[in-house]
Amino acid sequence: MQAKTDLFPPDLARLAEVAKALGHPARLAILQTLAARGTCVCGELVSELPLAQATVSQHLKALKTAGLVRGEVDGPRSCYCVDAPALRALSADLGAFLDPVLDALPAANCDDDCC
Amino acid sequence: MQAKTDLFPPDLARLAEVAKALGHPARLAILQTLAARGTCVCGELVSELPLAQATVSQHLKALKTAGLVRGEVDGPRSCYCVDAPALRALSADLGAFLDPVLDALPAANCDDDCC
DNA sequence: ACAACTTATCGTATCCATACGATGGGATGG
DNA sequence: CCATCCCATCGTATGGATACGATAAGTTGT
Repeated sequence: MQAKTDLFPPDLARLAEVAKALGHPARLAILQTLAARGTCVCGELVSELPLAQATVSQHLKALKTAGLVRGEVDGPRSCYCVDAPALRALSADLGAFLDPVLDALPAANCDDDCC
Repeated sequence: MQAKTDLFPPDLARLAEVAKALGHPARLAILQTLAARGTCVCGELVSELPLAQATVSQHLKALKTAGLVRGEVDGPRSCYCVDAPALRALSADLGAFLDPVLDALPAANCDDDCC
């Protein structure tokens, strides 16, 4: 009784998927740190965040599954970075969703009462 | 053992909260429909969506809690509309989050291997 | 080989999210 | 009033998310 996301248009489903990946402050913080440093070893993220190592690893996996970060093994460490094209695509997709919505608003206003 | 969102900066927590609200295709579809029509009665949304009435009501509540839509009772119906200022703020906040991240990327590139 | 270190994954506990049928309460119209 | 309609909420079921400790699996330096 779950996951009716296939009953919706695929673009909405995809956007929702990415939005969900952004839906936790830890994952936003990870993205910020990765962007600031360009590249980051897992342990650095763990020391930046108020979370246990296992939890950080889980959040990284979520971001990787959503396609927002990429990771590779560098000797004994794991090295992560933002997937720049994906993040640009995200920005574009959000714009494509929000802009028509915002454009429609001034015309169909409801500022004090809707009906 | 949950909800460590208070261990993060409030702006990240807030943005994550809104992103979470966008993290379901039904809620994205609701926002689109509301924006297109300007105003919408609950029943209209129910017939647009492949979901039961109770479920739609729940999604509307989530959007209202996140501050993205507003609703008022109009006689026997419930009338919803997008909260335009909130959506504009969301757009701005997303930009404030993504733009620095995207700006940092070209310099700190990792396009084929990170390390 | 071995000790030390780093990280992913497993196991587990708890809470949140999603979904629906059923119920209830308010409003309208006869 | 009373039947009807509309919707929020309750109850409930199930699956996902979040968190952590413990463990395993890989590397590196000795």
